[in-house]
Amino acid sequence: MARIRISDVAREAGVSVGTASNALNHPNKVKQETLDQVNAAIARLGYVPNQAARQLAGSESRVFGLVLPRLDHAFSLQIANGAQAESRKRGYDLLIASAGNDDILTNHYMRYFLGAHVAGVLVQPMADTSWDPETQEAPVPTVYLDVHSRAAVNCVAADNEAQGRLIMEHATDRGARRVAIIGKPDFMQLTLRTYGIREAARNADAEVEFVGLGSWNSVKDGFELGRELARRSPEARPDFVIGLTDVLAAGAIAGFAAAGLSVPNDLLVAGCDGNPLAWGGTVPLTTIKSPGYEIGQKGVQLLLDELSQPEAHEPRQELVAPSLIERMSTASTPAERKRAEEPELDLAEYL
Amino acid sequence: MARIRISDVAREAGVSVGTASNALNHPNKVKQETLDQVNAAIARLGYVPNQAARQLAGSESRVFGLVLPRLDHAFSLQIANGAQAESRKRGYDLLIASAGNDDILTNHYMRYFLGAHVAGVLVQPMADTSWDPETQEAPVPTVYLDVHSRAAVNCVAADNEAQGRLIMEHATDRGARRVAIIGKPDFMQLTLRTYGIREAARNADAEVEFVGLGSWNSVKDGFELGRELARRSPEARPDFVIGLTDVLAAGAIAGFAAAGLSVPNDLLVAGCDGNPLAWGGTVPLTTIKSPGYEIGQKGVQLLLDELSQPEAHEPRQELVAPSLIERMSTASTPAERKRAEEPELDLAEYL
DNA sequence: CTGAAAGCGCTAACAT
DNA sequence: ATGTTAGCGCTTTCAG
Repeated sequence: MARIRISDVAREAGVSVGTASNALNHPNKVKQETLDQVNAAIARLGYVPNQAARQLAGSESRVFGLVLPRLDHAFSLQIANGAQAESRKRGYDLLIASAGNDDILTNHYMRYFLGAHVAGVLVQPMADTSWDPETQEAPVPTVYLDVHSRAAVNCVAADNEAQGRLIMEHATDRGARRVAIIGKPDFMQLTLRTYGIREAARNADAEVEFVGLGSWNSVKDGFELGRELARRSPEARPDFVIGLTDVLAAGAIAGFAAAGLSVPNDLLVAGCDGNPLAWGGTVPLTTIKSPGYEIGQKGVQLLLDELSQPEAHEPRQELVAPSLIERMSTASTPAERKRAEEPELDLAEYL
Repeated sequence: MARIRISDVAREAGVSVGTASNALNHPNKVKQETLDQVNAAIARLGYVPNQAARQLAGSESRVFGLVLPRLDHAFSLQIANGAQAESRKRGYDLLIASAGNDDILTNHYMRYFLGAHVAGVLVQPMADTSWDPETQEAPVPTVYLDVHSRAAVNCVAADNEAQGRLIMEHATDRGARRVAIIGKPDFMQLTLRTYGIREAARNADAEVEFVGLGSWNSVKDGFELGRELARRSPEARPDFVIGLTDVLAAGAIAGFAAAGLSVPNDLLVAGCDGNPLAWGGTVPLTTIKSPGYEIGQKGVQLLLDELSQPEAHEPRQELVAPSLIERMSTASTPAERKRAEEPELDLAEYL
């Protein structure tokens, strides 16, 4: 447990601390021979630099911090993977904190990162909160992810309106006559999706109906909503159901099944947020691939931009476009069903 | 971007730095009135303590570091969630690093954490590497996760042998006569699973066969193996297939489907590592729930134990027991199939 | 190319 | 209960 300091390394290598430090941080400023000696000493002693001291002494840090609301939603994982890949590519490390779906913890970790002098911070604030970006100017570059804010902060978000639009257009393509949207748009992302759906609906001649504005958006809620819709007479029943989240859609499919209705034979169902973790049911779900990976990447890029041109530009608000994933739950003809049965070999792509 | 220091806070509050520091770290040692003044000053100035300085000055850190090989395997996420929950419960923060499936990066992040003076480090080393725990004594408590090591280090792992045993027993329960194990046991965890399978097979009167020791364990490999098995005559074909990973099993189901064989009607298939991300196929997969969450929890507990009784005890090797999850892919009778169709409302539990 | 010395911001003794 | 001060380990001037 005894700590080895750079002075130990210096002594072992027969040089001064200054030189040892240079060997570590500016190898080109040190004679090759000296460098070798220092490295040998480091290896022999098992020296690990004290990051706190190093940073306190003023070297700028090469670490980004990422605060995620939870680790059990695929979207957040995609963000993490994108941010990690991009950070590494640019020579930065990434440290991730999971806030356990807690507003206070989100803030806590953000402040921790700020205090830890990371080079920049990425935050995906919680979805169901009215997030108030700190009015205080943050001491390091900060980018908010998956946030639609008019405030003067950097943010990168999925184009939720496009998600809604795409899925509604898909419904139209599939010949939907009566579309039901299930879920409660109780936060910005979901509201935007409904806007997109409404917009696309104007260009279609299908009836659109919003149902089940329950209090939560859980699998169970989807299940209940599905069962409820299944009780209607065939004429009153929708022929296409869109879940505002994949979780709801997956629940609805189970609810229909419990009531004796089969997807996609009796009606079609789609989600719209590309959450592979919702695919636990028997029917692979058509959904919108939300561009989490790209959001993570772009977030890091914004950080890097700010780093390279401090104070040089205005806060930026970026939107990233989603794309449709057609799967079995909306296969409306035998041919489509056949195609949908082909194995999907790139599951991991969606994560 | 201007940095506010504790001395600024002290001046603003009309006290000395020492008092300001106490207000922050030992509030009980400060008069309530002074405390309020200091807090007001902090809020007014937007002060964020410099973690590096704080730590360098000797306060022990309340942060654990967790190094994961990747973020796209459910097992790792379970570990992260378990570790996060347990850490918070004990008043610690958790920082997570993802090593992008790279040995060197794993090491890099470990060293970073050690250098950053976290209170303890948890590592899940990469699966397909012969991990050599540092011979150097780590400067902080360290626990290896999902590792079966005889070395003198702390580790917590899933009981992979039990995973194999359970799934083989399940095969027997389902009346399997010819069992095929697919996948290449090219690292410890998988080897242990085959041991468990073999052991359980001795008490059964089923034939057991290992096939397709391909070079990878991808969905695609599973698919190919499934198609290959499907080509056999009905008598030579296994009636129960166990994938050494869920990913392989999911691939195999798709392969059977492509060859015209339906699971569970024509044969049964199971995985054995409880990876919900592999459940993207049309048939919910019977598998073993691997106790990732508990492993994360227990890892943190070991860390805390070491922290509370430094040097007091021997390294510990803990095994955590798994459990069976029966789903549609091994439902062998109509009644079972009916039951398996009931919706699973607690997907999140597996993550 | 190398060595000596001045802090970085904070905490914890210690002194008051 | 509050103020004063000596470092924590490192990087980085600045001389040699």
